[in-house]
Amino acid sequence: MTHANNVAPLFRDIAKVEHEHHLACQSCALYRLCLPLGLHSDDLARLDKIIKRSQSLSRNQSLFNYLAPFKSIYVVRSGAFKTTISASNGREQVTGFYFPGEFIGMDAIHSQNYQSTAKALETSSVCELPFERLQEFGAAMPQLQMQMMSRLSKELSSDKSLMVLLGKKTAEEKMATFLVSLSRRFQDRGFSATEFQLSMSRSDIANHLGLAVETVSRLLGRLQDGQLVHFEGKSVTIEDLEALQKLCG
Amino acid sequence: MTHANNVAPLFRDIAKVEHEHHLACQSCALYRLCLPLGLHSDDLARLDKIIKRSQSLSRNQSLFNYLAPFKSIYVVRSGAFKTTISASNGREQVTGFYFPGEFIGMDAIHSQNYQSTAKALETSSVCELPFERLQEFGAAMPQLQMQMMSRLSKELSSDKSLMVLLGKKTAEEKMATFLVSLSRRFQDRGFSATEFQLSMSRSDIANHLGLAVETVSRLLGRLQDGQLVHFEGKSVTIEDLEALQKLCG
DNA sequence: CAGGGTTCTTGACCTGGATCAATGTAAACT
DNA sequence: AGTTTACATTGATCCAGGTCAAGAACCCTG
Repeated sequence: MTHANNVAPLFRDIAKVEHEHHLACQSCALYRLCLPLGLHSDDLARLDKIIKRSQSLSRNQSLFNYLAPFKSIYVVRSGAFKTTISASNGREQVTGFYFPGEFIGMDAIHSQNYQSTAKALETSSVCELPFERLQEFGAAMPQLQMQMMSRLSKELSSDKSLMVLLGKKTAEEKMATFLVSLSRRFQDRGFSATEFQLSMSRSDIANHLGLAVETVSRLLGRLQDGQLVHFEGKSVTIEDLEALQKLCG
Repeated sequence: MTHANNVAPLFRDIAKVEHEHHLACQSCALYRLCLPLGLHSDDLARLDKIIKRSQSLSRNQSLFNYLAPFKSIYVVRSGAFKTTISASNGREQVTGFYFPGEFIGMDAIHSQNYQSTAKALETSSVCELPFERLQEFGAAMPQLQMQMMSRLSKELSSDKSLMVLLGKKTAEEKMATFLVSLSRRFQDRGFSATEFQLSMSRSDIANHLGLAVETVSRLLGRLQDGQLVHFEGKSVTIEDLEALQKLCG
């Protein structure tokens, strides 16, 4: 930005931009799910200014790579992402799928390097929150800090649930749990709980659940035969959500 | 505590108590690993005052139970803990083991209810950090907030590693990873990296790693036959840490 | 230190889901 | 249109690790 130039018309332009900017978070469809929730409007305006908005990524493009230096936390704005960690032999674990309003990269705060690789599953966009700037606000906006911790805590608790899934559940329970969790998350975002698109491949699902692709394919077939769900390529219709919930274990 | 009584000798007693209190965190053997690290000494004194210290628990006693209302985060002072979550059919997953300097209960910040049950594995003590009081300090001590986030982030990243373990590793790799991780954590705490006690039962280990007790027993036997480690009941001697690390995958 | 419980080890057997293999489908590029 | 390459389904076979069973070693507590 160039030096301010004190002629009246320019001032008004700046004011207008500021105002539109101020609205960006408030008018966002994800506001209800997002970080700024509960901030005072002047705090929100300050936060708004440091957010780098609407960076767009196409399918398979990386948002960041494993061990890259940590600079920002990202919030999914549209589309979907997966994060992966690799063990040896090129084995990879899909550690999570991320949908609009969800945060990516928080596990890098401690080590200051991203601990996973994040890839877009389809054309997607994110809001970037430069972490240093966020910290500068810390003292002035304790609610913001609290929101951040709450987010971290939420991911922690869903990771623990995933441990139960990976460690204790059968293939069928895993599959049912996955579908119910997707349904829940779509509903939270104002979409249908019973009809949605799977943006990830069968092999991503299998990997995430600790199963083989073939097993996922068979399980989906079985659930379809049992009239619990209907698949048509990537699109899913849940026909008996209650029954599916009972299968979760 | 009774009302202050302004005679000189009592004053001196109070001053002395305050001073000792001030030292409690600084003189703690775990200071280097703990939350107050990096705080200014006056901030430290304030933090010191809200910490409820040295609560003692005996073997199998619960620190908190699943779904109990969240009030405090705990730091292990001595001994060891495990946390568990239950699926249906009474199946339980041991989600973590916690040693001195490590934090328990952070996954409850979001939901305001503990998301797991924490039990002492041996006679243990904790420092209790009442979360509301901690929050009150937030604005005044941004470093403290930052430390908290860093802690949360660290647990997040170790949970992701556990996902790789549960989802992708073989029984042998799991076992090796577990032993190496214990070794590392004991070393960080100033203990021997090669000789330590397993405070948890075989069945807790098995459960945590997503294995059957019998498999753990066989694996430990096999590692012992291969001269990598030596077991004598609960005590372990790692004889070839490097080889063990190679087995982690 | 006897005895009743719990935890640990070891062996024999079994199975859920992995792996291998072959074919089907469908999007992406000539 | 046809060709390539990736993804998905289905069947046949296999095996790592689970389950069952039976002792052995280790507690506790009286």
